[in-house]
Amino acid sequence: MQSERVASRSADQRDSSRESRNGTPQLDAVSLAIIQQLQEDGRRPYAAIGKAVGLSEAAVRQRVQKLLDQGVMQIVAVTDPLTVGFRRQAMVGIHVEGDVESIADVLTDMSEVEYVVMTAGSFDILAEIVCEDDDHLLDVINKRIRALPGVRSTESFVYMKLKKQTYMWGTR
Amino acid sequence: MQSERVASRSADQRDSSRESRNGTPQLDAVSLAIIQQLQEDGRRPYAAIGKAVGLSEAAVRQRVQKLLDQGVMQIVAVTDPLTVGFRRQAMVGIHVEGDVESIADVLTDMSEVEYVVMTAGSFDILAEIVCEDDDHLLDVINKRIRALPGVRSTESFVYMKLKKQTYMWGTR
DNA sequence: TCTGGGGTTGCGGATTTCGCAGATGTGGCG
DNA sequence: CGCCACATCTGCGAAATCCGCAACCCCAGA
Repeated sequence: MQSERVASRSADQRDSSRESRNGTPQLDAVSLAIIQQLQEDGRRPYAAIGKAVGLSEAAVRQRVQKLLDQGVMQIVAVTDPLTVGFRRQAMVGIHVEGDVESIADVLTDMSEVEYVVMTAGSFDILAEIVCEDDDHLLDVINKRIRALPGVRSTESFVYMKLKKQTYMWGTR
Repeated sequence: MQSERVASRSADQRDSSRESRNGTPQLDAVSLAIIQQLQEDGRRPYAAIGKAVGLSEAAVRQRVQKLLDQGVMQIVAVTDPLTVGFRRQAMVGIHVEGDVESIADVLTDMSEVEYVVMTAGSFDILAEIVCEDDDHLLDVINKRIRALPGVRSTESFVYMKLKKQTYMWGTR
C-alpha cells in the first residue's frame, strides 16, 4: 500500500497552506489529484479517492472539506439550462468607461448573471445571462445592464445551441 | 409523512419520459426539485433530498441515477482554473463560412476547449479555451482553430479575472 | 533537545448507499 | 370493463461509507 503513494511526501508537496499573491491557496499535487477524481464523479467515495491518490480515507475527507471551505472547488450538479426550463441564454460583451471592477461587481450581484469575467480583448467584461424567455432577457440587458452608469455599450450573443460544457481540467 | 408530498402525483407530473422536439427529456417538478438540491450540495444524501422533495430515499436514488444516465445533469467538482494551474483562459469568437455545426463539432473534440456554443450574434460560435500558458493558448488559437477550413476569422478575449461562476439555476 | 502545529492514520459507531422484492398506478387493448 | 405491461415508488436488510476522535509523525522554530 505504501508503494502506491504518488511520491515521497516532501519539499514542494507539503505546502498546501502557502498563498499566492491573489490570495488563493496554492495546491499541492495530492489535492490536485483529489480534485481530478471529483471532476470525474463528484460523489466518488472518499475511500476510492484515497486509494487513487495514496491517502487514507480520513485524510481525503479532511482535504476535500478544506478545499470546499476555502472555496477552491465546489461539488455541484450542473445541467444544460435549456433542459431545465431556461429558454434564453446570452453572452454579453460590455464596453466600460471608468472602473471596470465596480461594474463587474454589480453584475455579479444579479441573479440572472451566471458568469462574469474581465477580459483583455475588445470587451472589458463578458457576462453570461440565463433567462426564462425573451422578455426577461431583453429586460435584463436593456433595463438593467445598459442602464448602469459606466457602461458605454454592449453587444449580445444569444445562444442557439450549447455544444459542449465540461469540467475536466487536468484530467486530460 | 404522506402529507409532506409536493402534490398529488398525477397529470402533468408523471411524464418524465416524454421528450421535447430536441430529444432532451422533459423534467417534472420533482426532478427539478432534486436537481435544485444537488445544485446546492452535490453530495447531499439521498434521504435528505427525499425529505425535501417528498420522496423515499430509494426513489430519489433512482431518479438521480436516471438523470445522470440521460445526461440531463452531472455531479462534479468545479474550480477556478486559475487556482488549479491553468494560467491562461480565453473566450474566442469565431466567424464561420459554410456549415457552422461541423466546425463546432471539431472544437468540441479539442481537450483545451471547455465550452462551445453556437450563437445568433455577430459571432457564429463562442468557444472558451483553457490553457497552461501563453504559448499553449497561442498554439491552440492560431494553429488549431484558425487553421480549420471554414473558419473565416476569430477574435480573442483573454481572461484577466474570473468574477463569478455559479450553477444555481432555478434556485433563485 | 524540547515544543508546537499541521497533516495523517486507524479506529468504532452512526449514517448512507445499494440491491431487491413487493405494492401502486397508469395506459393500452381485446 | 377486465387485464396485462410498464414505469415508478416503497420498505427493508446487508454492505459500504461517512464522521468524529485520539494518537502519531514530522518538520520548524525556540
